[in-house]
Amino acid sequence: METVPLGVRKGAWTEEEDKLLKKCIEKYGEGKWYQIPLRAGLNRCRKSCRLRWLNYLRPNINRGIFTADEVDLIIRLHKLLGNRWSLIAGRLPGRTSNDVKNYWNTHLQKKLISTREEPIPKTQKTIVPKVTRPQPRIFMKHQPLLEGKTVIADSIQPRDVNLPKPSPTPTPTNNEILWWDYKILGPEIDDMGINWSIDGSIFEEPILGIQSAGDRPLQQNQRDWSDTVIEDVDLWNLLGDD
DNA sequence: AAACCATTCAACCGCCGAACG
DNA sequence: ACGTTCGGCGGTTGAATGGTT
Repeated sequence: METVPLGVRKGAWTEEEDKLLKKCIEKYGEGKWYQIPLRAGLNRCRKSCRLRWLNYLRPNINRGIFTADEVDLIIRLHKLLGNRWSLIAGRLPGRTSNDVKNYWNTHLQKKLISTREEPIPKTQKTIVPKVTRPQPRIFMKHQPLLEGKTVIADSIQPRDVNLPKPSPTPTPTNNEILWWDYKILGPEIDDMGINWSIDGSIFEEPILGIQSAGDRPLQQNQRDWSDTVIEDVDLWNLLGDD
């Protein structure tokens, strides 16, 4: 069983703790969270360290107010994905899942309930999704993201997505996210400040299925998202209702 | 000025799946 | 097959802050 060391600090982080954590992660990198408290000399549990880093200390976090475009995107993605905050946040550059969740709970939930019978106000620039349903297709083997993965085409079964039950679905990498963003939202995601040339490789065509065959562990920041693919594919039906 | 109420959001909690021995 | 550890997730809490009376 997982145990939390006795006497670990809880509550708000001090500036000193932030410095130690930041320094440690800059030195050793993200990951190996169980080693971070020791390495950083922090009397905190690994989860607390991870959360502090991801939600507050990580560079490029956007702590500004949510723009109309972001709000619009959150609403649409929530309709699509349910309370899968990490997936939604993954499509909002600089936003954390905690931020998105908090924003939803404090701002949007009430708003949507109160306007349940009314359409979303059109005062904001509304992004109309151009829905392109994925066609059966396999990945090109040479894609860096697929190295070491076995591509299978016939093992994908439709799943019920009517219940957006939270599940620890692997989240896609930047390129994977961008690919789906492109397919879901079309070119307007450029308005969100997304840089399409992070490393220059964008998938050209949809996927039917990928399986992480366990040939090789996924690299840091490289996740198996075959589950996401399956669910997203099913979600096209929901999108079609718009 | 003080008391009360509402809102926000950082942080904790408990659970899950993957990996590993 | 089973138990343990780890990373990750969504739900929830509670302190801090702001607004109202």
